[in-house]
Amino acid sequence: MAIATKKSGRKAGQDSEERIRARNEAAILEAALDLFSRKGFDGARMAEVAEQSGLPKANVYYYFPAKEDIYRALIDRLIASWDTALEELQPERDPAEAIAAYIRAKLDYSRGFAAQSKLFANEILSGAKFLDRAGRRHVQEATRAKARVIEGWIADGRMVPIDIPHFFIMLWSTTQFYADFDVLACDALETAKLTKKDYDAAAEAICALVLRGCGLSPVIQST
Amino acid sequence: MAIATKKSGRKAGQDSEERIRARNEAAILEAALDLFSRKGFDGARMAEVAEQSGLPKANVYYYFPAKEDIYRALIDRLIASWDTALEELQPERDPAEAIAAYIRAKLDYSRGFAAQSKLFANEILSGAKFLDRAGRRHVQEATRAKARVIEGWIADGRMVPIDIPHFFIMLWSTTQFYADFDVLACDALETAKLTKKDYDAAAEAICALVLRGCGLSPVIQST
DNA sequence: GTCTATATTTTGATAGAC
DNA sequence: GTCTATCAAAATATAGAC
Repeated sequence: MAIATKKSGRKAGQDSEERIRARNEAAILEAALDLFSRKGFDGARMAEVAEQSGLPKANVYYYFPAKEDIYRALIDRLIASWDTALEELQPERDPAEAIAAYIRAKLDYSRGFAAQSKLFANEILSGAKFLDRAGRRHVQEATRAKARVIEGWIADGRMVPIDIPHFFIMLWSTTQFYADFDVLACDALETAKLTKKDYDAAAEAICALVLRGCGLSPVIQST
Repeated sequence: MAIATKKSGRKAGQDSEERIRARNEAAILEAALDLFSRKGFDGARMAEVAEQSGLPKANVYYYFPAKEDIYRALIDRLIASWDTALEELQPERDPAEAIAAYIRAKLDYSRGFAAQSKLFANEILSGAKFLDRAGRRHVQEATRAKARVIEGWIADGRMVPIDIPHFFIMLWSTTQFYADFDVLACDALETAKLTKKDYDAAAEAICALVLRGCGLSPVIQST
């Protein structure tokens, strides 16, 4: 049976089969992201994914042949957004301003995409068995490129010499902490739930310490 | 049947029932720590725990009535060691020296007790459902007490004013990162496995940045 | 593409002999 | 205290009608 050229026979306004597919896949991925990020791969149940995406379980399997396929699809998406914040580190920018912008961008990601962040943390913590070589190399290359930017700033005497890989680790760990270990952050900040104010305070505190630590004076917050 | 006073009738050298119990429980907890830390609560299988501890599965259930009991026993142990490093922060010490010692103690813990660290990370990431109020309050109180030490240093003009809760978060996240997200750390440092040298470099880099960030000059490494 | 009913496998937990 | 055989409850995945 010819299934390839079916779409063109549809009227506008009516849901084409591709639109249905897109919508259902999106609903499944959204539900799965929430569940996997909160309960991990093994803890999340396919029945829950189905319920939360508003589809019968069999339909979920119609779109994704196995639980693992949903998880993989989510992991693949993560890689794309992981290094977005790195774009802030442009060689022609003022180092203090660029690093501060990077820290704020990472914290914005933590706050706005906490589920993605947790999913990523879970995957890494479990040994990164699904994050393939390609994805990890991508992260590695992106980081290496930006390490050269910082090297340049140091060579130009615009900031104190630092250990760049460990510097990146400090920034990653600190900014991700608020999303991944929000429970601990809440305890430390003596609050029930992290608010925008808490994230702003975090940005200020991290920028202050890091910039001073790099021999750069703190800049005024831009937003 | 009187089971209470059975132990005293044994000869020395022979395994008493209590020694057997102690040995088996230890074997189970050791295996469980390894498995739970790598695979999480749901990912670890009781059959694996049994195999890895060298006991038949039924014996594991003889000592621990349920999977959850093993997990709880491990979590309870964690709390005890969590705040050990905080002891380095004594008010009469030199702030730079004390903070550097704290960072090194935390990194030593990361390196020497990576499984415990990962188990803790996994538990927090999953919403801290087993870590009870008592445990969390314990951590909170210990941290609060040490926050006052730092407050004192700031009041005495011995270090620049900083946001103390966020400062603790920075130290926790950075030092734990090497144990919890070792896969990422390896990628960043372009190595296959973290060595003592890597941890020493981490200590140096973190101390340099943090101490300078606090307005304290770096101290010479003590070990 | 949708959905009910069901198959299959896994796995936490137990019975009961030694 | 030890251990084999087994249960019962999930949970992943599929069959097959619509």
